[in-house]
Amino acid sequence: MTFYITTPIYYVNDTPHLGHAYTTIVADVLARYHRLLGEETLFLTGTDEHGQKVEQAAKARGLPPKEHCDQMVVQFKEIWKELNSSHDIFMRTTEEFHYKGVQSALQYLFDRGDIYEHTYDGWYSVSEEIFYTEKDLIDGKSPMGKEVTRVSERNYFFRMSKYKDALLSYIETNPNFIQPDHKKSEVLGFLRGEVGDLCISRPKERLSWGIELPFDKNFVTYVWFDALLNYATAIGYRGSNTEKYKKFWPNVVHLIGKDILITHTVYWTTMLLALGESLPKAIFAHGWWLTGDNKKMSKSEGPVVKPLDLRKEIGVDGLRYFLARDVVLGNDAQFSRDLVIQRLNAELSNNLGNLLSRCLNLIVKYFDSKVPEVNTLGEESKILKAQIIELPKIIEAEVRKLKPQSAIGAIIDLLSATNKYIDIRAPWKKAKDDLPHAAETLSVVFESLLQAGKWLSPVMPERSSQLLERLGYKLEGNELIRSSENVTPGDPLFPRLE
RNA sequence: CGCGGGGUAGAGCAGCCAGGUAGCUCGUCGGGCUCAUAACCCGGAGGUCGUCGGUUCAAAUCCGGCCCCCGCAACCA
Repeated sequence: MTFYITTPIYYVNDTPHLGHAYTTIVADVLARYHRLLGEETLFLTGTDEHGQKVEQAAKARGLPPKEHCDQMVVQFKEIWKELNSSHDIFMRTTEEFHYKGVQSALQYLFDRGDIYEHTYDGWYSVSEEIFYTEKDLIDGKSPMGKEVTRVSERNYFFRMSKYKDALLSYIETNPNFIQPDHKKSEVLGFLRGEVGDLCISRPKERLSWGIELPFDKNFVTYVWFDALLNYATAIGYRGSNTEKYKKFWPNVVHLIGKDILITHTVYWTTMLLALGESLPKAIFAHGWWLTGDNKKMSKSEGPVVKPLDLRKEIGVDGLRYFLARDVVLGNDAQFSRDLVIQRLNAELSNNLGNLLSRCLNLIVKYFDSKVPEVNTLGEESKILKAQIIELPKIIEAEVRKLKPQSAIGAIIDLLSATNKYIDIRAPWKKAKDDLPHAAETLSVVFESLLQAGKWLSPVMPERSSQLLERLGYKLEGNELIRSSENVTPGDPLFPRLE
C-alpha cells in the first residue's frame, strides 16, 4: 500500500500566506503520519508559473518570465523549509519534463478528437481581460460593471461534457471521492447544471507565457489544463521514467482549498477520464481561516492579519499544532491570537508539558533519573496501559479518515487520562512508603509520554524530538530507540504563553 | 424561487449523514492536592440545540416554511 498526497501548486506570483501554509502543513502532517505508520509515502507541492499575471509581472520588472519565476519561487521554498515541510518533490510547471508531458497529453486528446477547434463567440471586457458568456452579463455589462465588446475568437476546446455522465457515476459509486460530504453536494449541484466544453487555449497575441499547443503553434494552453496535469507529470506521467507514476497513481489524495473545488473535481477528473487514467482516491477541500469576528481574511479588511508572523512568538511547531488540531478538516474556523494561545496553553503547556515535568522530576528524585522497570501491573495501571496500546490504532484510523484533529485528540485524551491516573496513584506520596507502587505508576506514565512523543512527531517534528530526548529516546524511522540511561527534565518544554 | 455552508451554555467548537435523557476546551464558582509550567484532580452553576410546524413511542439529529450570518456564482490561477 502506498500513499500519495498533494497540495495545489501555488501561483508563483503570490506571497505565501496562511492559506498556502495551512494546506501545506496539513498535507505534511498527513504525509508524516503515513510514513510513521510505515507506508511508502510521496508528498508533492510546487508552483504554478504560467499565465497572464506572471507574464505581466515579469514585464513590469523588465525580466523574462522564467527569470521572474526563478526569483519568486524562492520565497515558497524558503517558507516551506522554515515550516518543516517534508515534501518529496517540489514541482515547477516551467520544468522541461512538464512541458513534454502536457504536450503529449494535449496531442493524445487532439488525436482522439477530444480536443477540437471552435470559434468562440462571447463578450470581452478589455479592462478586465476576461471573456464573458451571454448569461454572465448584467444589463449588457460585465458582472463588475465594465464595458464589453462582442468578439469572436478561434480556440480549442476540450470535450468536458462528454465525460460528465461518467464522472457522475464515479462520484456515486465512490462515496469518499469528494470530501467532505457537503462539498460533494456542491459538485453534484454544479453537475446538475449545464456543463459545457472547456476552452483550453489562448492565442499567443493575448498570452504567450504558457505551454504551446503541439498541434497549433499560434496558441498556448490554458493555465488550468497545464497546472492540473502537474499531479501526474511530477511523478513521471508521460515522461521518460514512469516508475513512480505506476507505483503511486491513483492512490492519491489531492488536498485543496475550497476555492478550487470545481477545477479539481470536474476539470481534472474529466481530463483524466479522457486520457484513460484512473481517478484520484480522494479530493479533499479544506475550509478557510476567518478572522476573530468571522470575516474572511483579506488585505482590504482593515489591518492586515498576518497569522504567519505568529510563528515567531509561538514557534513553528506551535503554529503547526494549532492548524492541524484546532479545526475539523474541511470546516471554516476562526484564527486569532487568543484562540491560538488558549489552545496551546491548555493542551501543550498544561496537559502535556506539565505532566512531563511532574513525571521526570519524580523519576529524578526517587529513582536516580532512571525509568523504573516493572513486570506486573495493577488494575488501574492495566486500564491506562490498554489505552496506550490502543493509541496507534486510533491514530491510524483517524488519519486514514483524513481527520488529523481527531488523531491529535486521541493523544490529548490519553494525556488527560494519564494526568488523572498520576493523581489517583500519587507517586509523590507512595514513594515514601511503597516504592514499588510509585515505580509502577511512573513507568506507566513514562510509557504514555513516550507514545505521545512519538505520535506527535508528525505534527511537531522539533518539539517532539526534544520531548523524546528528555525521555532518553529518539525516533529512527518509525522506531523508538533508547538513547540515554537517564531522563533529563530541563526547563519547561512548552512554556505557558500569555 | 441560482448553488452551497452555518445559527448548540459568557467565548470557541463537536455531535446531525446511520433519531434514544446534550458533549469538549476556555472562562466562572466551590473543594482537593501541593510531585508539577498559579499547573494537576474532583464537584457545581450556566443551554426551551435560530424560529414555526410536521413525522415518530422518541427529534439538536429526519421533513417542510420562515428569519439571520457567511462563502461561491466555472473557461481571470
